Amino acid sequence: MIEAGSRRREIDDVASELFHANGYAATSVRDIARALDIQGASLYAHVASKEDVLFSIVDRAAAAFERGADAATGETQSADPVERLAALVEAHVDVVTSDPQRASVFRPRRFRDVITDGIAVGAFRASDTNLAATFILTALNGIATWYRPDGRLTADRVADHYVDLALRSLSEDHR
Amino acid sequence: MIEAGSRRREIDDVASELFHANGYAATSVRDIARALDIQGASLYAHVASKEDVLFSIVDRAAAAFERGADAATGETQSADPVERLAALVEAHVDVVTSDPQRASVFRPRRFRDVITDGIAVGAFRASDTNLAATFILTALNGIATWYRPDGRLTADRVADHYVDLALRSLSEDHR
DNA sequence: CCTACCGATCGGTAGG
DNA sequence: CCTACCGATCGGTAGG
Repeated sequence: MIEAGSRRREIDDVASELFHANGYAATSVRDIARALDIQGASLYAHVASKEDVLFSIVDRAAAAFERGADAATGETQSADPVERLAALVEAHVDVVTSDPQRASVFRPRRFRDVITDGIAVGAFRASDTNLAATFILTALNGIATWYRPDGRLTADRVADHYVDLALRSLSEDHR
Repeated sequence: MIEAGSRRREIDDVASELFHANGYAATSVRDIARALDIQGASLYAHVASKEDVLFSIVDRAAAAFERGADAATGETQSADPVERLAALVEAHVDVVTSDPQRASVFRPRRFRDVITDGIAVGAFRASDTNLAATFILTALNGIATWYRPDGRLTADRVADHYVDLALRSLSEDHR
């Protein structure tokens, strides 16, 4: 067997792009097939259903995010909250820009934990930890709505700026 | 004539809710009609097309936002950028929480202008004005995805916290 | 606002 | 992976 399952990956990749660009409902099975230069019905040789494709994509995105967050927090395990939050933001931007899926794939707990830790050691200030985490996360997830790989900013540049903005939104003072 | 055009408003209201909840493509003309207890085809006595309904909704949301922003900037016309941005954030939270439409209805220019002014007078700092405006705006638009009128936070409280977070994300220093 | 209907397209199956 | 097809549903029209 040569590259077992690689066709299935291609289907997921293509479908992910189309779902993101046009939405799940507005993307037909035939749209996906056309992008792969096969007939619509031929897709069913590889997938059970259209929903099956969506689940597979979401699973993959969630796993990628978890890996990114694990790596980010692992790399800077005992570092201060400032660096940990920066790592989390970078990981999130990376996932969102490289696999621009539904923004609903976010894990608020990690952000909340870092912010809580940062407040405890006096590195951050926030009058509502949950809201602060949500503020930052929705801004990050919003990247998926406007980011274009061929745009004026690279994902790395976006990450740099967003790390800065996020950190300052939690800074001690704004005067 | 009694309440001329009120049926059309009902259609817009119902469609707005359905589009927001399920997306435009996933909402059928018959879904809209069912919510009004009429036949699908009967909708066409009031509207020209499904797209026509969408345009009408977006127009209305945009107008509401413009009014909110105008009122906000008008109230504090000659004030410093800090207060103007605060007013803009408050207006945006108000619109987003009271008319939770598509988040795509945003006017980045106003935010960009205020940030530019703030930088000019030394009230704000941002290494990329456009990105800073986007960061704040996407966080604001994200409110529509989680805000519930019966939730733990009132729209006013959300506005207060978001004003604070936004201002600090543009603050002079984060150390 | 209704009934009755149109052509097009949908997700999916049969059989090869 | 193909051709050929299915029932269901889509947005929209005709005529009242």
